[in-house]
Amino acid sequence: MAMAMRLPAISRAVTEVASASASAPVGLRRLFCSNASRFSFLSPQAESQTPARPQAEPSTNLFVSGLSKRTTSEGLRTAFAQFGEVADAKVVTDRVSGYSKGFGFVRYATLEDSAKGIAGMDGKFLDGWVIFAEYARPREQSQPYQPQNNMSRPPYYGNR
DNA sequence: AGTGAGCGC
Repeated sequence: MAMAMRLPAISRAVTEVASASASAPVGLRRLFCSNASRFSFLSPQAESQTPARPQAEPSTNLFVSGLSKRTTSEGLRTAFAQFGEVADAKVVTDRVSGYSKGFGFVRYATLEDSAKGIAGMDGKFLDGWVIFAEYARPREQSQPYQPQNNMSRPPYYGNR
């Protein structure tokens, strides 16, 4: 039958999409795996073949990307405040130009609020751009000087 | 930059 011939093709296509999304860059994976557009019709095989994407564990702090360059910290706070108490909102900007880097961070007062913030804002439009809200990875604390463990040998500047 | 994936000083 025609359907009997088509079903495997469809299943294969879906599997290919799933594997492609698994190996694609993070930004591209979001097209398939973001909370706003997660595919729910994948077979259990396809689901199990899709490796767990690097996702930070729940936090009050959110990483928000896909922002319009015109979105400001105040606009970020206002948008996310609809879903909980925002303790801090910051659009990361270039230090010299002051230009937005297109992403930022939103810290909620509680874990419950941050979860509602993701549910409410991930995949939604803000200033004309589809934004992505996810739990922020714990920030790498800047250590003033981190010896590379090469201190046992004096530096070699050439000239023997 | 007319930048468009990313994890801040």
